[in-house]
Amino acid sequence: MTTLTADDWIMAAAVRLGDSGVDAVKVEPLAAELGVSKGSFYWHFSNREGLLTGVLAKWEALGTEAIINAVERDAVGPQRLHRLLAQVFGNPQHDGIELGIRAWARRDPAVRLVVSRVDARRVDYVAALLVECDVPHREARTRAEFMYRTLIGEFVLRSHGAKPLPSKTLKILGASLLRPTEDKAD
Amino acid sequence: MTTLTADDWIMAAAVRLGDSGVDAVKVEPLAAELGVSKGSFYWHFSNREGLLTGVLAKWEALGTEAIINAVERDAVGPQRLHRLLAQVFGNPQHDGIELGIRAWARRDPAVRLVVSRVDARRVDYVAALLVECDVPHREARTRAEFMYRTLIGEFVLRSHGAKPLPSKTLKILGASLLRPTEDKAD
DNA sequence: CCGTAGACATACGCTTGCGTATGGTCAAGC
DNA sequence: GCTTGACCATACGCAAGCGTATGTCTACGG
Repeated sequence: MTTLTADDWIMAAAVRLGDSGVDAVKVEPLAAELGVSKGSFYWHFSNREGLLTGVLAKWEALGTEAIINAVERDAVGPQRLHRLLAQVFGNPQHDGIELGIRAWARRDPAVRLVVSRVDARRVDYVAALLVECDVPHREARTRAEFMYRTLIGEFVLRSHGAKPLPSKTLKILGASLLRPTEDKAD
Repeated sequence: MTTLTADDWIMAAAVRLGDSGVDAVKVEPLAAELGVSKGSFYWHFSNREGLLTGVLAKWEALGTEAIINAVERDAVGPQRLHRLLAQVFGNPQHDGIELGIRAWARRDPAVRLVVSRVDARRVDYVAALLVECDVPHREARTRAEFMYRTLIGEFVLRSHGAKPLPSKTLKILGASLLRPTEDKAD
């Protein structure tokens, strides 16, 4: 601990990214925060872009699979969906990084590519969960896309200080996602 | 057109805010884009913050009421909800400013206050539309909050290049929002 | 002991951007 | 035709940040 690692820089950068956006991830302020000089930074990274790339890579690697694995481990069948909903809607822990990266993606095609990959992975997983519960493929996809948008919207509003969707509403959401298919009468 | 107005600066700034975030709203680049020098800027505004305040004020004033008025004018009864959904989900025109301001709000309490006001106004309106269609008050609120999150999520994903929710899905969403209340059996 | 590499500090040049000060232009209006 | 005020240009000082160059310290391995 007496000496920093690249990962220390990445995590500190992730916090700033989440709190104030990519442009706020600056080498010298970060160094000051970590109690070192920027000479240290340029030993661990070739430049600022290298740091940002590291943040993005770490987010992609750890942000999604961890939750999926936890859900797969802790529940089975329809309970997996409710577990997932409780998990992702439940703790506002990582909203910042999530939103910071998405704001970043809007102006950097390379980032957008990664974000799209992550989104696809997540929606695919939710759809697979629904299919497991006998929701037809196309319908499962539609509902997953739908649920994912609600989740992202919840991230955003929560980050503005809006009060989170109550767990009662989450249960209704889960039930609605799993409901048997019916005809779509007007 | 031979001479600029404060509004010209505000609109140019709004575009930059939408495309690249608040930190990208810089006086000198803006002046270059508008083909003038920054001497011009500091005549119209006292400083950079004044410009940003103008952008925010304009967004609050024009972003919401315009759509509500259009809906009130062009439709009645349950059709108003569908009209609103088609309107807000339909054109990705102003996603940029919307998201730019929300990213900004996450680090500026004053901005957050305005955004919260706007959010409340919008959700209130949707809830009122639902109540008009005989949805009970509490339920209407829940559904409105829910729908609004879906909308914000759609903004975000659409800004990443995801393909928009198809209009068929929007119709289902509308119907689902207006559906008669039932018991919430597990 | 001594060299070597890892982890940092210091000091520099450079650019970008803010704000200010001051000067110029041009069209009313008396 | 001379002032006045709207609108803009030019020219400064200043600070923040990036990247680089180079120096320093410390812990080993031999």
